[in-house]
Amino acid sequence: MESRIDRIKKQLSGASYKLTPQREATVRVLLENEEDHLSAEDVFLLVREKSPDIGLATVYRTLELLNELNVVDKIQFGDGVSRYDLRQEGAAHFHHHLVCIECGAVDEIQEDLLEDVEAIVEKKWNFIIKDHRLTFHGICHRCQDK
Amino acid sequence: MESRIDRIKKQLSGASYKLTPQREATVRVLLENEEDHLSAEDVFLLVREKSPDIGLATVYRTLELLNELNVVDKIQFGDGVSRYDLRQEGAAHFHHHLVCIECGAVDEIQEDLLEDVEAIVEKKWNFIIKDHRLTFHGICHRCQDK
DNA sequence: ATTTTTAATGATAATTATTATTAAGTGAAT
DNA sequence: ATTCACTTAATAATAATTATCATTAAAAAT
Ligand SMILES: [Mn+2]
Ligand SMILES: [Mn+2]
Ligand SMILES: [Zn+2]
Ligand SMILES: [Zn+2]
Repeated sequence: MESRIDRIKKQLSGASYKLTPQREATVRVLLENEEDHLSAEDVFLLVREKSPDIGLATVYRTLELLNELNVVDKIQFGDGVSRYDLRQEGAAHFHHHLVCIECGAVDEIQEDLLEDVEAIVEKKWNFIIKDHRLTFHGICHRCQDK
Repeated sequence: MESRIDRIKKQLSGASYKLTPQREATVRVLLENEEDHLSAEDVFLLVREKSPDIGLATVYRTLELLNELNVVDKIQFGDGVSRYDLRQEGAAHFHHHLVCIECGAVDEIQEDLLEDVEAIVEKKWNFIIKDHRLTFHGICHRCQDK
């Protein structure tokens, strides 16, 4: 955890940004809720528990900054808010998601699975792929059991 | 074109909705701009050229309705607005997109390409896939030539 | 044909997410 | 100590979407 923060600090300073207390608090919330898909408002409320004086706009700015540095990925599942997802360290591409249309749960797929598809797309459409977003909509294993 | 509208009309009446003049005007705009990815505002401005009295809320309601009936798919590319995309007739799944990070162009991939990936996901994650969203971000062929 | 009911619309207000502005604070470098 | 770039909190502004509601059009019942 601490080492993870250290590495993010290095990423920031490498781009000549500082890990301010507010930014650190935001990163900690993201790390402590890595399995979730928090909106800016969610992050704000959680950060505020430990750092009551932080402003919402600061959280937005921090998330924006972390997104630029590829520390977090920003994603929209279609419910009107952007959500922020820590990228696995060293991952070249964003991971995939399973969105349940019954219960709304969002599960993750860390495997890439797209190598073959991307090879075809790069060749046939002459498109240089830098990243991707893949979401499956359907029925999660929990809702199938019901 | 007319037959396409007829079939959409049948889909509407099958769900006991009517193809009102406003709805028809909206559908026509979508058909005439099938290759684009229009926002609600875009659609509104185009519909208004022919039907000057239509209200913005009606366009939103119509797009929402068409989305429910799977006539259009709603997608967010991350620029803050929802865009509406006609689904190919008979297509089981939404098609894919290539978003250029240089020029912003959005190209389409109508081939599915995901059969194998989906078979793995359904089995390994025990998830019943109903639909998907796949977007590649990268450099389009036009920007590579520059 | 007339009345009654229902569905759909347009105008506009309200809400919500996000971004921009401003004035003040901070801390390293001179 | 002073300067300077960066960062912050508070607040205002903007933009997309949704909700409300009076009005109209269409359908159903009489
Ligand atoms: Mn995730
Ligand atoms: Mn498309
Ligand atoms: Zn579920
Ligand atoms: Zn391009």
